[in-house]
Amino acid sequence: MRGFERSLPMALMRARESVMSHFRPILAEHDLTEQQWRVLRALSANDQPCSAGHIAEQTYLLGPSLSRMLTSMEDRDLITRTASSDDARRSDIAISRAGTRLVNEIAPRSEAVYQRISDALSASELDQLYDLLERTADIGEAQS
Amino acid sequence: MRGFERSLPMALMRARESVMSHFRPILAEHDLTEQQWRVLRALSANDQPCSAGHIAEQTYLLGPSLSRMLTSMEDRDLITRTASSDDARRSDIAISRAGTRLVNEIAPRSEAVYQRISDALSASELDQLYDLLERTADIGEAQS
DNA sequence: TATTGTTATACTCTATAACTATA
DNA sequence: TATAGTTATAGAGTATAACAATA
Repeated sequence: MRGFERSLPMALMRARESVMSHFRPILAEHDLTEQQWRVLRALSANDQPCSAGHIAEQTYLLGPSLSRMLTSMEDRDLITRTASSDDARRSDIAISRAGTRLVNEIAPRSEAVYQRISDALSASELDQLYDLLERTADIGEAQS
Repeated sequence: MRGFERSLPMALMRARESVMSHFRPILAEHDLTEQQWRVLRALSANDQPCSAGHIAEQTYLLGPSLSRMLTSMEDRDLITRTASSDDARRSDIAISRAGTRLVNEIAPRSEAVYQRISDALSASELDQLYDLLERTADIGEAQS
């Protein structure tokens, strides 16, 4: 079998761990888990409020996990949930003003981490990395 | 702030999730968690028995998590633990014959997943991906 | 009858601290 | 006194199934 260094999931994990190890302390300062941050980022990227299902897809969280997280994030006033007008099963979820403030507070520290990455990888290499990662993510999308 | 598509941790996660989504069912068939598989892979890559600390480093698992996992994997006869001769605090951990058999059973299915990746990425692109991932993993290694 | 989201439940892993044995 | 590993404990996320409300 391929060596451990030639395991793509491990290589992806190592890279992610390395980046996140610089970022996790920042999140911890603000009492955010990685997963909560993913939700906040997803919501702040969307200009439109969206459904729980949509967030689950974007963030790779399961429905039940997300459901509990949304409750606690609503309690912390980081997000808002309002009944959807056209489908009463859904609720429109959006980032709150406080949530946006938190994202803006963290953003510059995040950029500092990206600065470190930019020291190691040129702009075109970073582009290339994103491209290769996207194409890896698309494997098996056509079939099944 | 950068869009969600331009988040490197998310791009890494998407790629990893995509690969693992093809692989997780195979592990589930053999009652292995992702983390247990990481330990098995690490041990099967090492020809020498090694310490728990070394495995923890290689697999990105915390000591306490690994400790419990090793106990259950020893109960399942997937690994062996023998007292180290030169340092009584350590134990030498190695993959068992049954563990090796399990790895060999899973290996061809793993290769099938790599075949899919090879359909999407050329050999040189895959090399390039590994290189970029490794350089990303090395950020901040020099300082601190 | 299918879908959206929540609740229930069991299990695994994370994370930190405290502890034991050894160096 | 420091290190390797285990145990203790609390908490968060994963995963599946069951359920409610709505479509």
